[in-house]
Amino acid sequence: MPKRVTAKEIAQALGISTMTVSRALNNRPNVDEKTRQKVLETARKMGYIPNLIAKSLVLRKTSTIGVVVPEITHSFFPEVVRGIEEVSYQAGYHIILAHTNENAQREISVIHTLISKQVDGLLVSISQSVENFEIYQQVVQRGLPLVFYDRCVKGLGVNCVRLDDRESAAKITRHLIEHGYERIAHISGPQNVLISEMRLKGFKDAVEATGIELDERLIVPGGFHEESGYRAMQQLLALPAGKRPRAVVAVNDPAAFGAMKAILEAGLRIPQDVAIVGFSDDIRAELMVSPLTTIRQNAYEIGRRAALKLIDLIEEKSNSVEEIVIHGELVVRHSCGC
Amino acid sequence: MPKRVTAKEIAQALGISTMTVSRALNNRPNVDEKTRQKVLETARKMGYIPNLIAKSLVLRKTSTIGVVVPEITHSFFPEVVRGIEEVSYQAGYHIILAHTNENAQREISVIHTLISKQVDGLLVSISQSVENFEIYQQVVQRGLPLVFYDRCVKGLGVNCVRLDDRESAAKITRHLIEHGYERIAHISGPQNVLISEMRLKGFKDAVEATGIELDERLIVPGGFHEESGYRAMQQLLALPAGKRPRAVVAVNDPAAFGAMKAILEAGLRIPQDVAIVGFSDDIRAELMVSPLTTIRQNAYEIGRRAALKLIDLIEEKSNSVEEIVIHGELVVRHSCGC
DNA sequence: TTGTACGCGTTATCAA
DNA sequence: TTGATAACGCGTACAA
Repeated sequence: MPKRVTAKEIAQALGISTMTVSRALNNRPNVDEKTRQKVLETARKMGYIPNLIAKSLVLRKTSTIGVVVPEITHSFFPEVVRGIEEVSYQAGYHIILAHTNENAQREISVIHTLISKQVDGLLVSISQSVENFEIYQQVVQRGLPLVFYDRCVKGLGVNCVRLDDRESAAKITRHLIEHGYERIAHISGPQNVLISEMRLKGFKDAVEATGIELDERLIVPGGFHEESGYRAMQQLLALPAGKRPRAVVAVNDPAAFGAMKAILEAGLRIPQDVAIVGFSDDIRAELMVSPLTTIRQNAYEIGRRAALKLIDLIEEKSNSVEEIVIHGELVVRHSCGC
Repeated sequence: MPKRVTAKEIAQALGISTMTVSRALNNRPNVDEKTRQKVLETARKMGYIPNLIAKSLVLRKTSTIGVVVPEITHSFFPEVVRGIEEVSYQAGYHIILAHTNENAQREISVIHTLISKQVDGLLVSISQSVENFEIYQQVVQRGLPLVFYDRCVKGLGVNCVRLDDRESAAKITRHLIEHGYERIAHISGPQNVLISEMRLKGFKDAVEATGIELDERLIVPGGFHEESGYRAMQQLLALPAGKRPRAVVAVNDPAAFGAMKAILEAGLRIPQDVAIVGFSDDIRAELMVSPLTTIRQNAYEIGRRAALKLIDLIEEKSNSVEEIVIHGELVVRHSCGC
């Protein structure tokens, strides 16, 4: 049980009132300069560290932001957190990090805890399994500032910072089209996940814009992982010779890795026989035998923008509801043959 | 400014005292079951969420752990944080994450803040640039529980959970020796960083144990990154034919990647001409043309153990000063030719 | 079983 | 410029 030095003790040591000590410590104007110096010096000597808990209680402000992260193992969210941290630190806010492990129940639990801890605002990326958004309605009703990042919930009138999945998918697909590829396939992600849906839509946008009829057989349900990409590609390669795709847009990089494996195992070359592109610029993308063309997502920027918006809400510099979109960057490497 | 429902308001609504409400809410025995039910129900109806700030102030306990992380971009620390999170959550503690960005001054600043926020304990991995440990002496003097993880400070009598760099380096070197390699080189890391030093020592331990004279020319200063590994390997390959190494122990995986590039560019084969091993099991290690043999470090376990120890200290279930060592695991792949 | 008084450490407010 | 008092929301200690 650590012993703490309080402002009161400093006051007693100097024979002055607690308020004067408080004022001196907080650089308030209405304190005699000599008194201030004495206070600061003895505070230092006594090893005084202010109790922000007590301060928060009276000010009704903790200068703390609750950050809810569904998953922390891969590189995306840590990078987002770095962006959040950077902005928050500059603005004098601290972060309480809560990890939900993609668990809907735990998500509710941690949000309750964060509210209990009186955070000034909430930055949330929802778990994949969440289907009940009541908790967020409650948060909104309470007037607690809230910004979703990356994984947003529509229709709640809540701020949101996200990637332009649809536009980026269209962009990378167009890139293939512009380089002359005609039969282009898409290995899609889980059907019920928003980003899969958006990337699929973007793919369709680009293909349909060419006026060419979309061949539904070239859209294969895959998943976010290597195995599913591998299987999906096998399925595509099993099509009759003339119907096979000349290029493939994978829903993300791991799926593309799996697909590449299937292509190579079939004795085909990348990109000479089948060109392929991914999505998300996985750290391994550059190291593949045929370095992968992909979309780079600026996770750091998502964190930065989300934190900036939240702090604006907290400090009432803004009360508009925005949807901030961070654009993906096309990274052209060898695998697309462009 | 969110409006909050307080225990007092519940009391007024029911015409009872705040204490009865408090008792009911905290499942204390001495409250009538009917009263308890009424309280719980109206609390729910009114959307009551307890104010942990006020609770912390009176209990002098926040159930919060401060976690100081020097760097959050790469996979190691997020994985540690996951381990910390898991244990803390189970034990009813929350985490405040503070990122120092390898900056000594910021490290002092965030520790002050965490103390101000009255965390019950501190989990710290020091920044590379830190040379003054006064702040940690202060923490110890205050009686605030502290555990270092991964990057420890010796001589302060502080608990520490770390990897067995020296032993692991010796282990992987011995593995090469046992498979018949004789001229084994080491690409070392920055001279002033503890883990570089430990790995170099481990390398020497293993080589010297064979009774063979250590050839100092086979120890080349490199660094933690690809470029430095590349340059160091070029230097090794420039040795007169008979003096060239037959196998190489790199200080970490990225350095090994650079070295591999240099080996292949020289027209040599891995492992037939030069065998190579790394350290840390980078996510890319498995994907190399010649998959890299390396040491896998269990970052999650470091986090888990550090949090367990800290919580024991906080709850006074332990007051011993320990040095907990997490052993690295040898991952044998193709690059060592074993 | 329930209620009252007080304190946790700090700041706002108003008076001196 | 300084100080006394009250308050933030809750729990402990004791009384009823």
